[in-house]
Amino acid sequence: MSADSLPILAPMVRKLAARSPLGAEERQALLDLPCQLVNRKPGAYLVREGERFHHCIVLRTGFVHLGKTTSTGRRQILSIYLGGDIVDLQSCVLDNTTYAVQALTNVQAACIPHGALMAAAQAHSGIAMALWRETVVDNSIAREWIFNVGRRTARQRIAHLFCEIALRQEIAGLCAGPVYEMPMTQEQIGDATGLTTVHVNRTVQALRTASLIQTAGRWMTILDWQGLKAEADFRSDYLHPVEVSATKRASPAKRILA
Amino acid sequence: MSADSLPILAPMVRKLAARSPLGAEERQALLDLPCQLVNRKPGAYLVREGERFHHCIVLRTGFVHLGKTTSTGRRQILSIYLGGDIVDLQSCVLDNTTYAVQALTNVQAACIPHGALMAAAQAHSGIAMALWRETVVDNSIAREWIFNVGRRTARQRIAHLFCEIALRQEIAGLCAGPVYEMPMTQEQIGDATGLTTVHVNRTVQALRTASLIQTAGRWMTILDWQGLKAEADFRSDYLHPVEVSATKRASPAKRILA
DNA sequence: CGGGTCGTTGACTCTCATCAACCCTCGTGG
DNA sequence: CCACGAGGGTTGATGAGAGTCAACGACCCG
Repeated sequence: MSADSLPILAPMVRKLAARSPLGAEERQALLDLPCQLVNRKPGAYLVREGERFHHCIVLRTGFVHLGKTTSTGRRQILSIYLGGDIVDLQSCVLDNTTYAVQALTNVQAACIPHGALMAAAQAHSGIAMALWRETVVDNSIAREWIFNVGRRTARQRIAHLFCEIALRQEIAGLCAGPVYEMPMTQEQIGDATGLTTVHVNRTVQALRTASLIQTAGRWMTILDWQGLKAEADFRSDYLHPVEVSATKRASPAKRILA
Repeated sequence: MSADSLPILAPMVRKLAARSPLGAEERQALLDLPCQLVNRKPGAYLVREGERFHHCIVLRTGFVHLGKTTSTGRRQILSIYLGGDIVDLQSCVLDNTTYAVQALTNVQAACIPHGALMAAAQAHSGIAMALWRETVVDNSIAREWIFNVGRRTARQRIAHLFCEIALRQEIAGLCAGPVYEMPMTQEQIGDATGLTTVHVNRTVQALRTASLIQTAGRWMTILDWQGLKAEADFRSDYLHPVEVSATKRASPAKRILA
């Protein structure tokens, strides 16, 4: 299989390079980072809240989320990551973890020791800048989530989440057609949007009857992208989108969402 | 006045150095950064949404917030900053601004050209790490805010905001006694917590009658820190708190909140 | 003295939470 | 092959928390 012949960290390097200029030497340094593959099943923890974990997690396949729980047991999902993303970048520079990382789907991830990554960042300023830049994009997404749960209706929040997940998959070159993987249960959608399962259910039904989306198991079709975007007040600029697949595909990427 | 004899950027350097190891040379490089002082009145913009701004903003005195507005005009405050904080660090590494920076109070700030700051970061890996680390702390705070608006009641949200503002002032060494500056109007508190002015008003009253806080104009006294913390489910670890004033004060800092 | 900003209050509405079932599908084991 | 249980989705009834609208009061400043 061609995927196996590629270096493990190639997708990560491609993603970083899409946003940041990296010299050949810097790319190689990243590809040469030591790492260890791990597999997780849905629901399994990669990092627990408060745990000290001395590795960065680079996702190869699947989806994970980052979440936190109140003392009374209410859960909030703070962000989600998909293939190629660096999940736990913050742990490199701060030692105490204030949230948990959990698999949403079956997941394969590479764990890079902090020391190795930090050494690479110290040796190559281009790498340091690239990692910093990823952190800033993460930040931008987190802020949009504040906005989402703070000032939008249930319908808008859910529509917005769907837009984000679809567009991020498309940008990362992870989906072929107009069908997107929706890796979350309705309960998890509620945890991400600050709503209850019941209300998520009714709202998703409303989006379906409005012919905006169509769902089949974990797969979702966006029937009316412009309509969904309009409902959600979705503006993609906060994702600071850059086509990752451009370096991979011979032909220009066929984007469906715009 | 002794404040004027200090280099303009000294508070920023002290704040960075509290969390990150910085050599003497690196500190000096930061202090030597070119900058330009600006003053703003409450409500004035420092950066507008979508504007390209080629300077980082380092706050000297006063409070600012970072905010965003829906197409229908609903505002959400995404984070607030106080004296010594670097406000617009993200703009160094990403060119398009997705939110506005506005003064909450009278503000004095120093603007550092991106180029100069980036050059310092490239030349000194310690500076690059320190800036990255600040971005990560920012990120951690943003995630706590998602949690706050997503999963807490009005009373908890507001109590949590009060805890954060008080503790951040105390950590930065900005307040002398048990009285804290509360730089936001009730409308702005609503914008930060995803609530309406009216509801904020009633909730603040409830906190007052519960003898948790006391307010007088822009000044707030926390009467029962443990009680307020408990109400808010406030855990300070997300701020990654480090005493800034320790390097400044001869005697150990007198912390009131813990 | 007027005008603006900010805080306060009351009455009413509506979104969303809560509680409690029930259904369907799928994987597992007897 | 069927029984069983678990997870996820669906439904209905009810209620609470927060929004909306509208007005008024307190205070500051020119």
